[in-house]
Amino acid sequence: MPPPTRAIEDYLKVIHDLARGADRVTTGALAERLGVTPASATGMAKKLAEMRLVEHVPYGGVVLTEPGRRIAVETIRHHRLVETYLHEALGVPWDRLHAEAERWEHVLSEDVEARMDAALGFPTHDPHGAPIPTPALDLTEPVWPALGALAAGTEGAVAEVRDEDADLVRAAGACGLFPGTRLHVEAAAPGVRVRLLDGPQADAVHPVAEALAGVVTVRPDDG
Amino acid sequence: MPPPTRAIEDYLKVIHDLARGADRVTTGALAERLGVTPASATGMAKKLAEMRLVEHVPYGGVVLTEPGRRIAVETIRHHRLVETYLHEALGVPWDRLHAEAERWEHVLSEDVEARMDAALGFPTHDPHGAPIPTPALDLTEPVWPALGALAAGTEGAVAEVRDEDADLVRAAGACGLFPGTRLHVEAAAPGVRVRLLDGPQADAVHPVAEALAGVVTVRPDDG
DNA sequence: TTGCTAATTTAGTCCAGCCTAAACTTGTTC
DNA sequence: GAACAAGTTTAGGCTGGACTAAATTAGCAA
Repeated sequence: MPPPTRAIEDYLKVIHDLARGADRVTTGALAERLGVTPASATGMAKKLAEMRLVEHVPYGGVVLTEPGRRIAVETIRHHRLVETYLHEALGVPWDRLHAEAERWEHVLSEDVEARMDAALGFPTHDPHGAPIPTPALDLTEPVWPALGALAAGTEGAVAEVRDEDADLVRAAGACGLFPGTRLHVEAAAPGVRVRLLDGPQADAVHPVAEALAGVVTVRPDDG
Repeated sequence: MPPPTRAIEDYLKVIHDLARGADRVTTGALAERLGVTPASATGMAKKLAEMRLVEHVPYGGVVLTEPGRRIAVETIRHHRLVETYLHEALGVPWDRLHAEAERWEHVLSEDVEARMDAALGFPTHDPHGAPIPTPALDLTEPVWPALGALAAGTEGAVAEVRDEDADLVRAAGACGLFPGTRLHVEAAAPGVRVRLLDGPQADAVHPVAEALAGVVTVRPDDG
């Protein structure tokens, strides 16, 4: 097996990510997420299938095999460790982490990965609240509801702020919505409003734009 | 102008490096250093010339233009800063720095570059003794004689240990030959022997293999 | 069932970078 | 000055990964 290329790592990572919830990942979704034409995604899907990294049923989407999953999770581990490192050790601001990590994830050796991990004290979550896979490539990503899907009156804590869109990440920060921030849903979608229950903006009430409410997930209090 | 590719950055960096001393860099030397066939190097030389990053006279070698020099020096700055950072902040051993930095140099943003620089206290030299270009891309690389070219009886301090060959870097470390180490040349080439004048191995006498004596440069004492 | 639309795949190109093999300098030696 | 070896360049091809345009298929409505 030749070492996976950058493009292959990117495809596998995105397939893993889009598979959260859904079990079939369409080539169209892949193409959109990667900023590539559907034809290109189909071409890569065929190649990945030949390499036994995915199973591809024509017109039926794509599923990771175990070898494919391992490469995907390894790449995700790199991405999230690098984000954490850049944030903690170098103070790179929240909204730029993703773009940096997108490039770094492909050049991280096992050795440096381990050193960053140790320097950070073996963190379990990245600065956006996403779980960091273990060195053995175990990864369970709980599926929490998006803020936009919660009923008025719900209380809970921010679980994750999805990091792909830098503008939304910055907006979340401006509203005080960080992983762990406790909040109360004052008004449900459309026209979400939340009251923060802790953090420097405790008791502030913020309207939350629809796009933002879609990338913030919340772990509701037991009830 | 499209952003320079990895290959272009590598070629320009190596051209800059091989130009130390010589003024013309042959495509053959380029090819050898990059592990590529002469035909490939010629092809890239033509492309770089079209982009006005080098001047190329057929059968006469290649010279950097000012835009080409800036890209080369920027890449060298990345390389040497990353080496320094990996060594100081993450404890990556001396002989692995080069290989890591070869990949990292191409993904470092200006922002992270500046943060690393500040975190290190704006170092002027990397762990191998090579000068780090300034943010304004000033770089003067003094040309010191190789250890193998010194007469018996010479005293001086190690200026630089060239980092391309990991085995030689490790060998230099085993002999206590680090940048700044003061030494006395007991016997000249062939069959170099040096006595260390400071460091943990002070007064030790080491034979120095010819290959090693070629990658260690020395700043002789004034006299 | 028959059509229609939207999604997907095929077919054919292109570009970057590398390769091998063959042709061409250049500089040196007789 | 002619011939040769070493170094360099051209010619032509291959692979990875993208693209456009033209088929194809799935899923749904009439």
